[in-house]
Amino acid sequence: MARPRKFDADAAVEAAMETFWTKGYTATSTDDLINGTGMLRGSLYNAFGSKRGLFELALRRYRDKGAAGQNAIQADRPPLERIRWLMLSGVDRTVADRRGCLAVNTVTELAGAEPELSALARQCFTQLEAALVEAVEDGRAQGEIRADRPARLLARQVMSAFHGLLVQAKAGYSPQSLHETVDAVVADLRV
Amino acid sequence: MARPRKFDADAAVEAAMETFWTKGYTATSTDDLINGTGMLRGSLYNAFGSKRGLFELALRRYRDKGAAGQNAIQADRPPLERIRWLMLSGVDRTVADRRGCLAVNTVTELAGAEPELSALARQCFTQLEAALVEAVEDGRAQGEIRADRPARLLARQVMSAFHGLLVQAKAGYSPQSLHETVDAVVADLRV
DNA sequence: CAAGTTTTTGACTGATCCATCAATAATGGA
DNA sequence: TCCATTATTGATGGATCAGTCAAAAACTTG
Repeated sequence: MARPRKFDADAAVEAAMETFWTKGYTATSTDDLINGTGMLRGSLYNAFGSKRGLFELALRRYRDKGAAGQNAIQADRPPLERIRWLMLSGVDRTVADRRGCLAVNTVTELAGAEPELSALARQCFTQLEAALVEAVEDGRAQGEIRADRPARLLARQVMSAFHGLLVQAKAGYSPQSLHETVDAVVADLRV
Repeated sequence: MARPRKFDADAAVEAAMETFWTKGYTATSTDDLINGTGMLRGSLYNAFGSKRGLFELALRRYRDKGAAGQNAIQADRPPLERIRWLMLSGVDRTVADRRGCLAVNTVTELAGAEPELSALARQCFTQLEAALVEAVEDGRAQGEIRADRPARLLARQVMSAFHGLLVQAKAGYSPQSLHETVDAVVADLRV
């Protein structure tokens, strides 16, 4: 039928996601994307149309991988431990690589100029919120988590604290300080 | 002695701060700064040296104004009310203008590429944290705020929740949802 | 008024930006 | 084998980027 692609489109989107995550949307040049994906200029544009289009694919991928990651949180450990682990792992990763959360980065960078991309990033929040609501309801059923507030409200409290902690981690706060705050947030969920 | 400046340097830095706050550092062009300040290209470079230099001044100004704003929080109302008001006003402003906090935006955009600017933004956090510690200690002295945790830890909890809420606000979460979360965070401070 | 100093002015630079394009190559089906 | 279709390749494009410069202007001091 036609000449087959030499590259793996999935791998290219993944590589682009990493590049955007590291440098941010505006600061990522098409050259950066070429280096990151290993593709040539023309191929990249033939396949993805534009820098914006590729970013959109990368952000969708981040969202979908996040869903997978949040499923892993549905392990068999106690719900409070799962919530604690989610925050600790995110914080520790950010201390290590200084990249934070791609969705948070996208909202803070682009909410003003690119409402559609911001809305896509928001879907990541909605997804995380849903996973947290589920964990809170589990913990409540097990008598581990307080029942005096809607689960969704507790989930939003956790999510806002988490995202704020990622910013602190990116800003260079010490792991010790961050871990203490995580534990305090978790403690406030207890019955 | 010499030809006097036609522009007000303070006002120019202020205008640049607004522009950077609205568009972000990378996405702000020198033309944007020229339009924002009303200065001509050469004058702007003669006065401030570079885009980066002007951003640094703008960020310092943001920090120093924040200090002033946080003093206003030291009003005569009850400490819990002051903390609540701080969060509500920040959240409402962000719902209205979609700009969030310049320090948070700077950290998420530039922590990887510009550690010095990120460190400057972190000073804004340190300052806010100090104001919160003071409010928490006040509230504790008045028997309003729990005493089972270090004031600094409670302050960091509030700050992380606050910054996370600013991200949610920028992402388009409803004022109602945001206000509920603010109230829950405040409630968790009570004895 | 003249000398000395700094600012203003806007044209100019080279680099980099995102994107396009024509030519070539590689495949499957007729 | 030849055609239709799609991908690769890398040169090229105009726009915009941050930053510079020389000339003219506006002030103070002597």
